[in-house]
Amino acid sequence: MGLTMTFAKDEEIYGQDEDADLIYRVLEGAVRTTRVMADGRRQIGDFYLAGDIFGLETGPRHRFAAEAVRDSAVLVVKASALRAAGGDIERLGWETTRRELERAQEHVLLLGRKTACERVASFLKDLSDKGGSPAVVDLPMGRQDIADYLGLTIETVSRMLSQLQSGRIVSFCATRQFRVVNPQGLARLADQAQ
Amino acid sequence: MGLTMTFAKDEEIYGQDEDADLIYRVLEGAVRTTRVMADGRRQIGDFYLAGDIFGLETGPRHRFAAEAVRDSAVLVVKASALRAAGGDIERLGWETTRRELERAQEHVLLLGRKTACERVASFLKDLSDKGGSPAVVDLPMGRQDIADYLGLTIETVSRMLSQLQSGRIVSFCATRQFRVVNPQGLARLADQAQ
DNA sequence: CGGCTTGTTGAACCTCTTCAAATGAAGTGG
DNA sequence: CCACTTCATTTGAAGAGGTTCAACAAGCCG
Repeated sequence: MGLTMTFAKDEEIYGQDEDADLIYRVLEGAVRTTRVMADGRRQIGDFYLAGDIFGLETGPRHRFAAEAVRDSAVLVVKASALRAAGGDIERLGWETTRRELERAQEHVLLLGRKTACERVASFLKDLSDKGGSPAVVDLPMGRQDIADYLGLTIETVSRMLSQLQSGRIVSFCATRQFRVVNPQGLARLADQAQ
Repeated sequence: MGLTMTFAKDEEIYGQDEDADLIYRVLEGAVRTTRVMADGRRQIGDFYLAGDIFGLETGPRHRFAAEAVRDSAVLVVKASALRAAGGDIERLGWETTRRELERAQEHVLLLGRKTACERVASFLKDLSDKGGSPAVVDLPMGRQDIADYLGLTIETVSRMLSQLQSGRIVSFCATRQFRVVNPQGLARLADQAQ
C-alpha cells in the first residue's frame, strides 16, 4: 500500500504552506524539515531516519518544508486513503503527533537553555540512542544541517565536535562517523535536564 | 462537568513525571508549563490563558510541570471520564495536541534563530493577537517568566522592552500593561519568518 | 512609612558569531 | 591513476550580542 518515491540529495519532498494530505515514511536515507525566514535564516525542525514517519506534524498546511538530506526513498500514503482502509489511523496519527510534540519540547529546552557544547552532545547522544547505540554511529547530515538544527553556526558545531573529541567523549573515524568513547560523560553533558 | 480548582500564584498544578490522567482548562488567571534542569536552569514551554486547554500536551507522564502564574481558577476533567461521556474527545484531543505542536514549532524557530529583540517583539505580538488585539494588553507574568520562555535573562528582556518602547513600537502604561503603537513595526520585527 | 519583591540600568565579561584562510575530502577529465 | 577543480570542514582572530554582577528605582503590602 502506498507509493515509493525516491528523492535526490537536497530535493524538496513538500514545501512550506503546501496542503498536508500525505503521510510519509522514510525507507532509506534521511529527511529534514526546515523553516526559512525572510532574510535566509534557517531552522531545522527535525531529522527523520529509516522507519520514521513524517508529514503529519502539522495542521491542514505544512508549516515546515521537507527535504531529503541525502538520496532517499520514501513511502507516500494518502491520509484519506489510509483513513478509508481502517479506523486505527486516528490512533496512529495521534501517537505520531504526540511523539513529535515531545521531540519539539525537548528541542525547545535544548535551544532555550543549553550551551553550544551541551547542544552538540545532546545531538550526538540522541543520534546514537536512536540507532540502538551501535559501535560506530554515522551522521547522515552535514555540519550546516546540524548547525541549523541546534541554532548554532557550522563553525561552532565544528569547534564543539573537536572539543568533545579532545575531551575523550567521542572519537571521529571520519567526518561523518563517530564512536562514543565515554557514554557517561556524553550523557552528563547532554542530560543536565531531568 | 468536571471540578473547578483554584491555585495560588506559583502553586504547582501538576509536577514533572506525574501521571497525565487529567485535562485542564484555564477559567481565570494564567498557567505556565516549566522544565527545570539539574542545575536550576528553567525553560517555560508555554503560557495558557483563560479558555486554553492544557495538560494534554504529553504522553502518559507529564514532561513539563504546570504552575499558576498568578492566582487562577482551573477546570479539571478526568481524561477517562471525558472519553466515557462521548467519542469526540479523541478529535478534541488531537486538535489540541496539534495546536500545541504548532506552537512548539514556532517556539523552536524563535529560540533557534531569532535575536533577543525579535523574540521579545514576537512575544508581545503573540500576546496581543491572542487577546484579540485590545487597546491595552496586559502581561499576566513577570519578567523572569518571560525570560525563561524566550531563552533570555530578565535583564535582556527588560532592555529589549525599553528599546521597543523608545523605538515607538509599543508603549508601557504600567510594568505589566502596554499598548501597541506601531503594529506593522511590531509585525516586521516578529515575523521575519514567513 | 518601612521593608520586600520586582523591574531597570550600567559596565565588564564571555560565549558564540563573523570574517578569513587553510586544510581535507570528493569528484572530473585528461 | 593523477592533476585539477570544487565543495565541505576545520582552525584562527576579531567582533557583537547577550550575560553576569552590581547598584538603583519602582511597586506592593503590611
